[in-house]
Amino acid sequence: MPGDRLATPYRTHTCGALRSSDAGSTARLSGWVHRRRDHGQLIFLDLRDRHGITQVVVDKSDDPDAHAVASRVRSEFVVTVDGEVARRLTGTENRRLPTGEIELRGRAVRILSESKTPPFYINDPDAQIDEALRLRYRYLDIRREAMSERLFLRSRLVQAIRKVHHAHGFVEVETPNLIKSTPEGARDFIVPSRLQPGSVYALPQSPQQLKQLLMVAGVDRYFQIARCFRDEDLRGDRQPEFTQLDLEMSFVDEDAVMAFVEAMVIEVCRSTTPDRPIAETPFPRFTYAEAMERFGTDKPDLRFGIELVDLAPLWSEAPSGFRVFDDALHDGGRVKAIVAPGMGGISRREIDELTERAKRLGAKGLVWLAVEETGAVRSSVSKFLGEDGAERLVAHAGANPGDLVLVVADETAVTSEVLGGLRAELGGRLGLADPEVLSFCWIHRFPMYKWDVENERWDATHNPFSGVLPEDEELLTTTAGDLAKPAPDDPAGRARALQYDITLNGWELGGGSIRIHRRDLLARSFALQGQTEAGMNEKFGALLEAFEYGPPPHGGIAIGIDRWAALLADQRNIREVMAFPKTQSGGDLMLDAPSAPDPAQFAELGLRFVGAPRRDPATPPAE
RNA sequence: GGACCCGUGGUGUAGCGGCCCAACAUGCCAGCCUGUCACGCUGGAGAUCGCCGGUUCGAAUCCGGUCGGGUCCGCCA
Repeated sequence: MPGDRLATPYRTHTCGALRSSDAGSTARLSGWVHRRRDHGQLIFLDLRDRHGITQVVVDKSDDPDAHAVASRVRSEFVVTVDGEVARRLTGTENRRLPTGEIELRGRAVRILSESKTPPFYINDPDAQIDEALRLRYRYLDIRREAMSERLFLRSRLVQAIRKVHHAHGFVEVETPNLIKSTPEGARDFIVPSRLQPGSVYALPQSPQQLKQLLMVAGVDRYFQIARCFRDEDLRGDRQPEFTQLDLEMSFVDEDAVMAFVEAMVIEVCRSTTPDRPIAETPFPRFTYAEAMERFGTDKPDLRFGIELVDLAPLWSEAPSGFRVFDDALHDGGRVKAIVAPGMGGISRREIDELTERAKRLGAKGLVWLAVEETGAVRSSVSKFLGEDGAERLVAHAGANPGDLVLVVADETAVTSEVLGGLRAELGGRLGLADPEVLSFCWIHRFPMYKWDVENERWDATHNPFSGVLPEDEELLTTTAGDLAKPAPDDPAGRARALQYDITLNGWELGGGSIRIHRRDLLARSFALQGQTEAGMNEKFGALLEAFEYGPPPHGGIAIGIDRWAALLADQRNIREVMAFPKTQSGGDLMLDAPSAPDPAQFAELGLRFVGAPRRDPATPPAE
């Protein structure tokens, strides 16, 4: 591009550009002083910018003035150095630097800006720094190579996403951030309107309705890198504002969306992190029911085996003799097991830890059977099952000598969730998952609804506009025959949605669905969820009205960019791939947000706090 | 809303009732040093142990509260 000049009055090259082939030429570099090594008559400066590090050497006998300036320079000063690119003396090359064969012999050093001593080390890649400190001085944190590399990776990710979508006929459309509150489950952030006092905008939890309106508008294929806002409690993988790859396609069925997304995801991963192998293509697909049955979760990490084994067949003829098992089966629950390879030598303390973990996941207890190297079974329940019973159980579970079998007996859902949680825990603890591999899978055919015990009604498990499997359409009804009288055993509870989630290494990466575009089905689905006609119009008026003007069949997906980037960067925390994330209490430690409002702003909006006033603004950030 | 963990010179840690007006490493400052690249050597400065209160003859250390950070549960179509 003609206007893109790297060479400016400040530099002829970046700090990562010079090589031995440049030896003999002159160059001007600008950057931060990464490190200074003062040898008296001779001073070395490692000059750093985001492209790399180049060693500058300033020799007093070459230029006393330059040497005097170099003596004054400190870490993180910004300097410009003019000099001659010289091949380093034989034996003093630095193989760890791409620029390590040369150095810049400094003839003129100018200080562009000085720096206080930074609050933590910029130049130590292994430094363990308190995260609160990193967040308060994020601009320094991002100077660190590990952090900036993650941001560059994220930039490449987003660039690859855009490239693939544009190549496949998608139109990138921006949707507004000041919209109407749309009840999608999470709490809204609201923004008071000055022009219409007493009214508020809501920040979008996702562009869901807007992208469906774009389908009605005939855009056909839409995508957006969209900022989304949800006012819920934070987690390592959840921030109040986050970024989604949001896309929607017209005239598609489930397979068409999944096929495109899968191809797109593979291409984007290969281009962003070419060295990371993708486990299995096409991505394995599981129905929700199968995933819960085999892995105890709807986001299984498939980088390792360990599946849930149903133990019920062992006792089809006669009861097990252990009350906990027999009662669970008698009450319609399940008794299932997982095998932890090589954990047969587990200690009492570790068993207690696992039991504690199981209880936190909802189990009443945890049964364990350790298989000794000799094949003998050591267990807490041998006395109930008998030696023979215990050995049959262990054999049925597929355990080998040296393994540990963990058994949970409870209601179906609890059994799955507990063993699913333990499976994930063991995978991490035993290091079963290859950290390099990217292992995707699809989960689809989720239940349309889950029973809302509190409100005695059916609740959409995902998007309220998600479609239903054609063969399950007739299930969208109640036993009473009246949609206004839902009950927990209604046929609707068995209806499966045209809903699909994509999972990467045990994280839910994204989810989407084929939408309901038929008014009659939509009305039935909403009625089951306890929505009146008037209520529907209040909440979804624009979309419902649009659906009266020829909506095309359509569907799409939303994929979490923060999570995707975190997984590609091998991070367990999305804050590590966000430039300026918030703390668990929703604060920005650098900007000191949120903060007390300006009274004048409040007056203009006709607002005042009626609860306890916020404390005075916190102590100012950096001195 | 709940459970748990953490808070000690700039940074990371040690100390966990008196031996501590607090130790170590690194950083910082000064001096010396012409081939280093985590340069080296010598010397120096730097902390009322997050904050408030209590127990005790005595608290960095024990207790309560509070603030800040984190992990998890609830919550998050």
